[in-house]
Order: sequence, then structure tokens, then C-alpha cells
Amino acid sequence: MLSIETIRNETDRVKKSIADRGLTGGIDRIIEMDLRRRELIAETDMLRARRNEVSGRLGRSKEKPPELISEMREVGSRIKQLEGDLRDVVAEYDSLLLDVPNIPEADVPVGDDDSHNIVVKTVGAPPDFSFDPKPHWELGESLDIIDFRRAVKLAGSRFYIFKGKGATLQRALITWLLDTHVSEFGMQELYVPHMVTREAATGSGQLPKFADTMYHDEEDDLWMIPTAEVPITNIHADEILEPGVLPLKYVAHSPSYRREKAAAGRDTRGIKRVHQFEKVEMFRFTEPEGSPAALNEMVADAEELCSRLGLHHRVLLQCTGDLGFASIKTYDIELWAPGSGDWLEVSSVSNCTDFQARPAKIRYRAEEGARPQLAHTLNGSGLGIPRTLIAIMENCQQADGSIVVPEVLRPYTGFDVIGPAS
RNA sequence: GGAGAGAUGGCAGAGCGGACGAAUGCGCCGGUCUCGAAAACCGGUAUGGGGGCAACCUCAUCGUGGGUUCGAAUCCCACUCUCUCCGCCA
Repeated sequence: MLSIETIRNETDRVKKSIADRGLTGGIDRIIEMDLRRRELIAETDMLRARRNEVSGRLGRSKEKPPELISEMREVGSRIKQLEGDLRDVVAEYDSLLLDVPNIPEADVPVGDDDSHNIVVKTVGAPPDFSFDPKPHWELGESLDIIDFRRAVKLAGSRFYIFKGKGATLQRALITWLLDTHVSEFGMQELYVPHMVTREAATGSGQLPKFADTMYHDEEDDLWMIPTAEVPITNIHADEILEPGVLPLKYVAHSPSYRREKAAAGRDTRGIKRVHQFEKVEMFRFTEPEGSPAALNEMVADAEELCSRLGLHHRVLLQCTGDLGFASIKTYDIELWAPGSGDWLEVSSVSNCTDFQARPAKIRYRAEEGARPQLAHTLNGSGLGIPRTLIAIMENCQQADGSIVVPEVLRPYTGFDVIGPAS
């Protein structure tokens, strides 16, 4: 959520940023509602002040003049009426406000879609195969480490079963990632709920806009997380963090649940786009001055992980048309998958500034006794598991169809190769 | 799932229809005293909204949402959460 002050004082900049994203927004209507809102507040506050004053007097004196009491009765019902009006105005105002995206940073390229994202860095080179590399779905089935057919029987399309060394490889990857984040990158590990309340999903900006992308339990009104970002964002909701607490650097492994309705028919083979997948999520709470540097550090950490796995990758700066709703600037990290001939987004690192902190009321004091102000939040994958596994399988495949496990993972897997016999 | 108790400021805890945004204690900040510290004493110490260039004025908030009343932390209703006991359970 943007602040109303920003919308009021920098209306043109806000409008331009919405247009740059290829969206249209009800900014004028918001300003209108804001005006109406303040009028109503001023009027009710005046009446309430009058009522407080008279009631106070009435309480102190023995006399209870009936004409004053009946006047106050009227004032009371007028207040009630105005409160109803205000509620309606605020309801529309709030929902419009929640619909306004964050303002992209000045150096974010303007563009309609991901074809305008800018490659800022490429690391390594595609592997040099003396044979035709296979896509991971073929490798997975021939090595008997992924079972698509039976997963569909259990849960429908876009689900999968990892078997044997495939399942072990995934577990090894998750553990290695967490260990590296914790012991080398200085993050604190979290384990979080996989379902959250409506309020929490609203706090991180998922609801109401993206309701149809989430799985939802009607009975308890709980929402299955599409990313650990949702619960982590809300950890410090409604808190005022004491001086010196920031920055907070968290990492969490969790499953992510996504309907993928918008992508119906796309990437239907393999495990690139699925309804349930594991992810290791990086998350930081910082002071406003610290968020740009934190963004760079998080990108560097994610990249470092790709490098240590020995995977050819590139870093892209998202253009305005591709940029997430809450973000002012996002870098994507993509791994090359030679078997499917595709770049795979394994991390998307975003600076959300105070956009999530505002509705969630995540505040801090810069120093003892200072006025609370909004913290900044940043999130990014470190890394998305299935796509990283795709890259490992396709990059590390051998002529005989086996897969050589990246060296850093071997202490965790306990084997070096996934061969046909597994 | 059943029975009971509870939810008040950073913490502990009083208040149970009017002078209560809230006693008191602790903590924290500032001051006096001291070479310095401790103790003692004095003062200050919530968050958010609206108006104002500002000083400042004003409104709201005692778990949440309604209700009664001229007036609600206090009375009524619903909900949420926490704790204790019983049952069930990975």
C-alpha cells in the first residue's frame, strides 16, 4: 500500500508509474474519497468533542437538564449516522488504495513484458555435450526418480512424485541451501505456518488481488501460502521494533502452493510449473536507508549459490511490465536448462520498501524515544527447488543417461551419481 | 471435543457507569546530590487519525465487532485468542 500523502502530493508521479506498468488506476477516485473521508472525520470529531464536553459536565453536576440530554441524544444519532457514512467511504477508499502498485525505482526499464527485461550479468557457459542432452522429464522417468503418472492419479496434473535418489537429492539441496544461508550468509532460520489467516494474506499484499491464485480452506478461512514470503512478512506485523534490532535477516524452507490458473496450458511437462513445490526463501527487514544495499546482497547470495552448484546462470533486471505489485525493483536469476533449452527463473529478489510494512504496521525506532517509522521489506528465493533440480539434472547428465551430483551436495546425498540402477 | 478462568500501557497489576488514556510498582529517559557510581529525591515516559506554518487544538484506542446509555475499561450480546483440568491424538 502506498501512503495517501504520496498519492496526494505526487499524484502525477504515481499515475505515470501505474501507466509504466501497463495498468490503469483509480487515483482520481482515491483523492476524491480521501477528501470526503477527511470531511466526515472533521465533522464527527467536532460532534464527539461537543458530546464529551457536555457529558463531562453532566456527570459533574447534580442537575440533568432534559433539553441537554435530548440534544445529546440527537448528537449521538447524528454521530452514528456519520460513522456509517465514514465506514462506507473508508471501505471503498481502502480497497482502491490496496489496488495501487508500488512505484518502480527510476532506473527500472519501462517495458510491457518480460521480453524487455535487461540481462545485467551472465556467469559461466552452457555445458559442451558430445550427445543430445535430454530434458529432465525424460531423465527423471528413465532413471526412475520422478513419477508423473502416479502423481496425477493422486492429485491431478502439475503434481509429481520424487522417488529414491531423486527425493534424496531434493532433500540434500534444501539442507545445503539452508546450511549455507545460516552459517555463511548470516541468516536466521525460520519454520513457518503453511496456511495463514485472511489478515496475514492481506498484509503481504496477496489478498484481495490474487485470491484466485491461492488455495483456500473455506471452513477456517485459511489460505495456503504461495511462498514463505507471506507468513514471514507478517511475523513483525503490528510491532514496533526497538533500536538496533534491524536489519533482520531470515531464511525459511517451506512448500509453496499455487493454482497456476493464469498459466493454464503453459509449461505442462515436467516440474517447471507445478501446484506444490519446495522453496528456500530469503527475507529481510531493514531501515529505509539499508534496503538498496540489502537487495544487492541478496542477489549476490542467490548468485553465489548457483555458482557453487556449478550452474550457468544470468541475472536480469525486471522491466516495469513484469515487476511485481509490491516491488520497486526486482532482479531475476535464471539457470540454463540445456535439455529443455530454456532459461529457468530460480530466484526473484525484490525490494518492497515500505509497501508491505504500511498495511502490516511493521515499524521500528531509529533510536531510543524516536517516533516509530515503517521498516522496509525485501524478499527473494534462495532458491526455488524444482527448477534448480531441473538445471542440475539437465546440466550434469552424462552420455549414459546418468546424473553426476554437484560436489557441494555430495556430503548431503551420500552418493556421487544417480545411475540407471538407482 | 467437554468444563472452568482470563485478555488493561514496555512489563507486573488496580479500576467494574461520570473528574479514567487509565492508580501503583518495575523498567526506561532527563535532572538534583556525588570525584564518579549506587541509593534517595524531582520530572518525564503509548499508538494512530483530523485540523494548523507552528505553538497547539481535537478525536479514537483498556482482545475484536456490535448493543444499551446524555456518558462505557466498567453493563449486555457475538466472536477471537490465552491458560488450567478432562478426553482424543502424530
